[in-house]
Amino acid sequence: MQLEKLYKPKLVEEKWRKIWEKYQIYKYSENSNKPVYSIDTPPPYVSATYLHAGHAMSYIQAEIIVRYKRMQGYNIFYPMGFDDNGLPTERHVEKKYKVDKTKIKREDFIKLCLKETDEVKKIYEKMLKSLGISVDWSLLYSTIGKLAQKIAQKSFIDLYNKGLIYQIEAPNFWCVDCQTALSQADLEDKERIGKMYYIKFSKIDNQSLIVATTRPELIPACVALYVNPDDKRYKKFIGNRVKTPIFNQEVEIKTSPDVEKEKGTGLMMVCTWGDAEDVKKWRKDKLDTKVIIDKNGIFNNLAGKYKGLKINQARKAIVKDLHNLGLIEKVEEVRQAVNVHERCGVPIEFLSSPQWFIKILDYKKEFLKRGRKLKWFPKFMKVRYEEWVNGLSWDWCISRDRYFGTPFPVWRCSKCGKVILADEKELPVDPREKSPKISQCPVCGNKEFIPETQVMDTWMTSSLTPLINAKWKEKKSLFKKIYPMSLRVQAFEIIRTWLFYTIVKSHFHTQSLPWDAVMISGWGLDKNGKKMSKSKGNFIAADKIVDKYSADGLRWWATNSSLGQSLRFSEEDVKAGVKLTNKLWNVTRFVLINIKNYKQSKAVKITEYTDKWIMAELQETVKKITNDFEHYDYNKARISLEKFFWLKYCDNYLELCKVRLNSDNKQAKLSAQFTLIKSLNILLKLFAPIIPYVTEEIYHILNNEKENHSIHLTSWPKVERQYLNKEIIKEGELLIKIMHQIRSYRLKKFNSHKQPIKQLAILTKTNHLENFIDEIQKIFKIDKIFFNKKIKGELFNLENYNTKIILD
RNA sequence: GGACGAUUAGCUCAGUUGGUUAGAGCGCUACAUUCACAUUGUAGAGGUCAUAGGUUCAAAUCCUAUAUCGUCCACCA
Repeated sequence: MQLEKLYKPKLVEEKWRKIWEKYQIYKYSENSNKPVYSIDTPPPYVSATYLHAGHAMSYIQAEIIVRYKRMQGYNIFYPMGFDDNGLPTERHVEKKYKVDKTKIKREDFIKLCLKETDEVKKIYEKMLKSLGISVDWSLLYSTIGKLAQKIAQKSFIDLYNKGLIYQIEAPNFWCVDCQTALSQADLEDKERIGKMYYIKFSKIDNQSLIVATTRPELIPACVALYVNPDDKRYKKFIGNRVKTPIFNQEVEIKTSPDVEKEKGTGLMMVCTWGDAEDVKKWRKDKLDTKVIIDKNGIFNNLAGKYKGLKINQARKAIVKDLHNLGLIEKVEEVRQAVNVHERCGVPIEFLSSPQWFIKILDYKKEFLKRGRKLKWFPKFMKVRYEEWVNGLSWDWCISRDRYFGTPFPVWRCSKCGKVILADEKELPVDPREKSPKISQCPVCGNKEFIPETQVMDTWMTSSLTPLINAKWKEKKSLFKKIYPMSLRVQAFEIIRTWLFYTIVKSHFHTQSLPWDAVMISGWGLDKNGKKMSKSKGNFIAADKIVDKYSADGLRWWATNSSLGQSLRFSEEDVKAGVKLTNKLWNVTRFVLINIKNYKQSKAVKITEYTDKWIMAELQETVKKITNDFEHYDYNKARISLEKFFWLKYCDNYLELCKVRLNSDNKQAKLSAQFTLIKSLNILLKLFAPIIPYVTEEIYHILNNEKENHSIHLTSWPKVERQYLNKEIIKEGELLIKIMHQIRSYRLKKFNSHKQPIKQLAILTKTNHLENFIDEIQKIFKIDKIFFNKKIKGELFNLENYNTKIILD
């Protein structure tokens, strides 16, 4: 077969994408006896709509391991999902179609969400496929899909029955922009320059006290002032009553050791509820409740003349009035970190509303224990998990006041408030559209029920991906085979959410870990080391890179750093990957040209020393790379492979080989041909997990394989002990060193690559070097070679090898 | 303020339990095109391993500080 000089990745990759799909080579086989290896992959948010090189890096790093496992003989269960559920999707649709969820019919809004997610899914699937991600697309799930909803509702019912879920009306994190309650994990810090206002409060006896606050708009919600009990300045005022400015409401001066004397004036204003600290004091000291902000972030009746204003407007208005009254002593600029909602960036408020919670605070110890049992790759990522668990201070709020999510399978009796759960058989259920199966309340006999209208937090569903994949309580045979899953793959920023919540769920539902091991990737960054983002314009679209270069090239780049480390995008490194594929291509051309009349037969054996050498090196490489992949270390594997391929195989072995391929010595030639075919086949397999397209193409050409036989379904090379030989490897190293020295000498002395060498003397104790001499002599056109005999010429000391050579 | 990671050649990154002269790719310089490959080959230049101390016969590697970058958490009056 004739190959063109240039490898054409575009055509080849497109071709194999189609063939792989046609024969479904990545399909999980239900009836196989092979051990199962199952992977829990991140379901992308459809709101993202694009895959950038950073995402691609994360997917690829894990996928390489999956390909390796497949070749190791595992029955791979590799599903893909989409997180098309909940708040992120709603916000995305609201923005894209400029709709207001309060002004559009609920059904119409949901339809819009579904339409959008369907479109985005197609884009995603295409992008992931083009990267060569070997997912079994028949295992696709979606978090808004029926199965996921059903399992999420089952999860709720199971937890409720176990007493792990409660509903309570209490102050919670609230986003006034998204108009929903949030959980601790939804928050993010944002630094900003704020203003600290020093405001005069007056005591009953008209003496004034200065209170420092960054939120003067909360004065109408002020319910107490606090000082540190040891603060000498204020000791005498403890228990006194003070009037708030403008509103003239009386509040008491109370004490708390949490108040820092140095902050502000040492006098702290406590409101309903400015921050978590306020909530804490409100609970502990049973303070009054003066809620002035409603769900939209608009001031209500209690705010008096500021009623109807938004938070920012109210702040301006109050500050202006305070100024006019001469009640502001001074204003300072301060850097402050504000808790904002990570999806919209709007500062969170505390608002009281009935919300559902899962008890997690009582189980921190158990979660830590589970964390310690999990195999972490890389290890240091475990610390991030433990930090998060230790720092938890709120139970998990799982209800959201939104539309597009899994409904709670819950009604309440309109009279006595008894909670009525849906029957497991009728799941998934939307209580707004159906009545409960029972016709009257088991407690009071009332016949009217109120459906729960909130929906679940999106993590409530995505925390169940292992159970959704395993069809928990739906398909026992499957569950038994794939659960707990073998591997979770994700990036580090969602340890506190996805990883943590998944452990929570599995702990409660199945009393086990959800997976055996977790692989955590770093971030792919732009060339300046910044996180890629579309809005900042440093967004490198993965499909564009695949289009410009190749998927194999991009995959090669993704192996450039070790697991868990961040990696800057470098177009040059993608090019290096393309270069590698081309080199592999040309090696194949070389092999094909030189095996033209070769016929495979059992009689052919490796008899020549150079062939034995490269086989020994190759076997060592197989050993090393197998070990690296077993430790999820694609980066080390790639480095070993690259070194062997370029430095030993191409630069030296193939050159040495040429001499015999052109010679009349039949056996010497046969040995080389046999070695070439064998070694190239092994090499292809070693490269296959990293660069699946080019290896597939070459494997087929080289072996004349049928279309439906994929290299990715062949077995991983085993170490063949008969070829292992440490001594010969050592001699090979020396050989390379000698050849290098000759080339260097020749170029320096004659400024030419072609100048023949008159004489070479090798002074060494190494025994078998003369086995290589024939080839060296021909390559360098050396007249005479001497062993352990001094000649006239230039001497070079090869120190590490206890060898000297003399060149003339 | 606490935690984790990073800091190695012009750039992107490796560097196993401390062990000769610290590596690769890209880029750069010189030479080479009848050769499987110019998406090439050969040779070469290029590093005080962030800084300062310490442990050791021996430190990029271990310890203690410091600096810078990234991330997470805490603080939020």
